[in-house]
This record gives sequence, structure tokens and C-alpha cells, in this order.
Amino acid sequence: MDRFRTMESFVRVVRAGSFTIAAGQLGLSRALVSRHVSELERRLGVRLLNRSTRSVSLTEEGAAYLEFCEKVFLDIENSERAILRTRLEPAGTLKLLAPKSFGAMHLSDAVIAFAKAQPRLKVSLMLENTPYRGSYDFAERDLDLVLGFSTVRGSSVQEQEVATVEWVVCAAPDYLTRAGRPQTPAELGGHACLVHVDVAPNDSIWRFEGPQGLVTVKVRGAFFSNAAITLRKAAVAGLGVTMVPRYVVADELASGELVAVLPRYRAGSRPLLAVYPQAPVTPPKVQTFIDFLKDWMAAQDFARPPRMTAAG
Amino acid sequence: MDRFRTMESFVRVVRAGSFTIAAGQLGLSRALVSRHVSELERRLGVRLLNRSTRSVSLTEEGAAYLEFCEKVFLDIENSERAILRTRLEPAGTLKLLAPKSFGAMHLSDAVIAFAKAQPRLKVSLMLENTPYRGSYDFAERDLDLVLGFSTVRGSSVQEQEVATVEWVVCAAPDYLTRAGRPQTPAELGGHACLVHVDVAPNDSIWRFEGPQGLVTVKVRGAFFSNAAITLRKAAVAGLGVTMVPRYVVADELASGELVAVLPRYRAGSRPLLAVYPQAPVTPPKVQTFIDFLKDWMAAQDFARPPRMTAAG
DNA sequence: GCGATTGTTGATAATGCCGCAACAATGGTT
DNA sequence: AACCATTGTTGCGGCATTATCAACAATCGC
Repeated sequence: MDRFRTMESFVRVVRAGSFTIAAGQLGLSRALVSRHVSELERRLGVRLLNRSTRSVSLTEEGAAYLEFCEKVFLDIENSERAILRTRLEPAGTLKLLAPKSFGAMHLSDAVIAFAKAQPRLKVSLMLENTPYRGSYDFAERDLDLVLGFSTVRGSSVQEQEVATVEWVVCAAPDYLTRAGRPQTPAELGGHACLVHVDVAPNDSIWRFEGPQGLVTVKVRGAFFSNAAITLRKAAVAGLGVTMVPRYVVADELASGELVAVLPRYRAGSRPLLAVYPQAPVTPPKVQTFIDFLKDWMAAQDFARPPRMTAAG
Repeated sequence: MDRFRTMESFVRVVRAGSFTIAAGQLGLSRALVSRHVSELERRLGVRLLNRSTRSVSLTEEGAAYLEFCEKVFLDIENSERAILRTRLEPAGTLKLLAPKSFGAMHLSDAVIAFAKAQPRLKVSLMLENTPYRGSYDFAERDLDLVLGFSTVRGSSVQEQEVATVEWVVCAAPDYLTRAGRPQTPAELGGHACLVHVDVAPNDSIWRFEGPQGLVTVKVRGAFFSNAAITLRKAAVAGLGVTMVPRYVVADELASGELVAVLPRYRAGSRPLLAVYPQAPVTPPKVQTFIDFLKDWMAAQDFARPPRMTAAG
């Protein structure tokens, strides 16, 4: 028998001073209220109420138990209210995981701004090179949200596109002076290209969206890496033309160490994904951060708003 | 759904780190444990656990709720243990009600001795002339035990005979000198008798247990009262022969103000009753006092052990 | 990759709860 | 003193929720 309900009935009987009135207030039959109190007394092995046909009063043990019941109800009230509040507004700690390079270069600024905007929310930003392995990260590493560019196998997680991160084709002025400045994607075929690959070296297709629509070119790789920073160094050293996320070379483009080419063509882009555990309701701290990050990314020059996503 | 059980399941899952193990420990099916946690999450509107097929971990809200659950369980543990203890040993306050004359004269000594023997038990002894009206006394006046000589109508109370209180026939020496000293009950017919009545004056039958067995005599009342103390005063004043509880005239018999007559006959006696609310188990503080009082009464010269009673 | 294990979800069977109504008790009233 | 109204309790039937089994989706180790 549900002990919370029996306790509720007991408290109500004491307050009302009558089984009948208590039953009316609880919307139950007298019979059930009587059974509830009896059950409680049976469990405790002690008579809680002295009953007569005219009045009901507490025994000494009943008074002690009443106090206990009210304490429990108060605790429940407080605790559940506290938890319910987290359902409506961000609370607690937001634990993030992101790729090291992207996180270090720009995401950290966004996170810091977010932490400033939400002073009551604690934020943890972990940066790793291989941020996301599987959905068990959330359970084992106690994470709320993983940011990254790779989509996931499993489906017990939800993902939202936060922004479309622009890529840019660029090279060192020195190199361009030597090898010439390509004017169309097709001309890249004759250049030394520094290729970003996910896993292993292979020939790569570079995609462009230009005035005449989508253009693809098969580039000849001169240097391969899965680390954009390495490609940047190689480009700065004059090894060739590279296509990397714009955020990776933002500083170099500003300082002139690198120069963007093919400005009329939009280079390939990849969606920045926010991945979080599947749940009936997304915790507000997570959704709030995603919304914040979307806005923040929209203000950056290396990103565009995400394409239409499934999740609103 | 029983919230205690869902909380129990939740706590067990967290401790075990697995639904399967928790279900095994609880003796339930995995399915049910899963439903319990789901129900809890539905009620709170928050995800409490991050689950993957390999591990289960708490969310931030889950950690808070776990703490709450453990607090509640600890409270229950303590509170129920405290109450269970009162089921085994006397505790709290024993609230007594007794007839004024009997209580003032002798019962108070017994109660004081009891309070001394049970230093952890508080005792309240209320003395009234009409001690017991009905079972509702227990509810309305918050009593544990009523002592008295009158049996009760209702049956929602239990009663035990504590002792058989001896009555004694006595008179003032002065009176006996004047009117003669009766040698047999029959001779009382010619005496002025001071008759104890319950309600209204009426002729009275006095019963004796003598060498030849039960003897009854219809006495001629010269003075009636329902208060034994009044009869005592009348007897001391020499108005006649009275039959009252021996405890009422114990001092006068000792001092010689009154003299017992018919010493070879045992005068009528009345059982001293202990009345207390009907309950599956008699509270130990009540039973302990009754037992104590039985022993104490057995040592008094005005009482005999009770006749065999229904209640052991 | 396959396979074993884990958590979740449908459908069925059963336990237990709930309300109605009769009952016992009791206190007020005439 | 006897009736009556009201209260708390209890037996029984209907029914809802619960618990289990089985199948499923998912995921990590080998």
C-alpha cells in the first residue's frame, strides 16, 4: 500500500479531527481512510489515534509520527520544488566537451560570454582532440553537451546544428607569388594542396559554391593531416594552398600571414553539431546554451546560420 | 504508483550502477525497475539518470534527488525505530485518571513509587470524583488508563482487574459501647447502618463470607451516601456501623477512632478495574503500570489479588 | 562484423485497491 | 431509560494498476 497516501490520510484525519471530514477533503471514502490509518498502525505496531464515535485524538506515538509526516512532506515540497525549478530555468553545472582546436580558438570566447550572461550557472568546458566517442560519454563522463563536427552512429542521442562553419582556401603570399594566384577552382588542380583528411591520406574532392553553382575539383595533395593547425603551419610555411575552417586561420588572414584565394567562391563548409542525450525534455541549461551559441556563431565571420534542421 | 517503491528502485539503481543488478537485489524484474525510474522522471519532468547500455550515471538533478531520497529514508529509519522502541519498552507519558478518594489516599503512593521505578517515564495522575464517563474520555481527554470500581457499558475498551479491594464493617468505640458489638451479620439488622450507595438512597443488602459460607443481611439504613469519606465521618461521629472500603478507614482503624467488627467475616469486596482503550497491542507503558500496580496492591492490607480475569 | 548484454516497450495475467453497503458502537436527545 | 443519528470499521464485488514474460533496439567487446 502506498505509504505516502496513508501518511497523507493520517495527517488529514488529525487535522480534520474526523475520518469522515478527512475523507471528504481527500476525495476518498471513509472506508479507505480508515484502512490507511489502520495500515499505518499495523506497520508501526502502535496505535496512532484514539478514536471514539465523537472525536479522534492523537496518542503520544501518533503525535510523534505526525511530526515526522509533516517533516517528510515539507522535505518533499522543498526538494521537488527545487528540482522543478531546474526544469524551467538553467541551473547547476553545464558540462561541455568540444574539439581542442575549435574550442581553444573560438568556442572558449563563446562559453565565457555565456558564463557571464548566466552568472547562476556553473560551466565546465573540456577540450579534447577526439571529443566524442559514443553516447556512453554522457553516462560515464558526466557530460551534458558535446560539440563537434562529426555526426554519430547511434540514435540514443539528439543533435542540433548550431552553425555552418565556413571553410576558406588560403595560402601564404610567398607561395602565391611563386606559384600564382588561382582564379577558379579548376586552377587548384595545378597547385600543391594541403589537404585536411579525417582519417588517412587520400585524394580529396574540394567543393565550391560559385557564381555558376556547385563546382568540384579533385586536388592533388602535397600534404595531408587531420589537424587543421598543422595544415595552417604548413600553409604559413609556404608549402601550398590549403582549405581549412576559417576560424583556424582567422588571425593569419588578419595579419596577412595568409591570404584567402577564390573570394568569389564559397568553400566547403561543415555543420557544427551540438549533441546531447535523448530525453523527453531537453534540460533548459542545455537548450539555453545551444540557443546562445547559435546567436554567437551567427555574429562570427567564419560561420553562417545552420541549414534547416530537423529539431526546431 | 507507490512513490516509496519508485524511490527505492531509483536509489538501488544508482548504488548498483545497473538496472539489472538493482532489479536482482530488489527481487523485481528489470522492466519494473525501469518503469519505476521512468515514472519518477515523469513526475519530476527531469531526467535523473544518464543511461547507456554499459553504464548508468546520475544527472545533476538526479544527484540532488538521490540525496533527498536518502534523507527521507534515513528519516523514516530513525522515526520508525523510535516508534518501534515505544512498542517494546515504556516511554513517553502515562496519563492516569482515578477516583479522587482512592487516588488521594493510596493510589498516589503507588504512582509515585512507579514513577520512581521508571525514571524515563513521565506520569500524570488526575483525580476526579466521577472519573470515568465513557470511552470517549480516552480520545477527548487524552488518557491512557482509567482506574475505578465501576464497570463500563461499551466494549471498545479493555479492562483488567488489578486487585480486589476489601471492605470492612466498623464503627466508633463509643457507638459500640452504646449499641453493643454485633457478633454475626444477622445482628446488624438491629443496628444503625451507614450505607454506601451508588446513586440514590435505598435499602441495601450487605454480603459476608463467613465460616458457614455466604451470608447476606438486609440492613436498615440510618444514613446514606455515595461518598465513603462521608460515611467514615459519620461513623467516627458515632452515628452507627458502616461498611466501606478498608483503605478509606485504614488510618482510623490504626488510631482506634474506629473499630472493625465481625472480624471472622469477610465483608463485601469490589474489584479495582484498570480500563484502557482497545488496541491490537497494549502499550507497554500501560501494561507495565498495571503489572506494577497489581504487585503493589497485593502488598497492601486492604486488598487481595484479583479474581481470575479474562485478560491474562 | 557478430554476439552477448543492457535498458526499454507491448501485451497478458494477477494482485491489490477502491467504493458500496451493512455493521457495531456510542453519544446526544426526548 | 430508550430511541436515533452519526461515526468508524469490515465484507464483498468490480476494476484499475501493477508485475511479469517476451520481444525489441541499442551498444560495446571480441
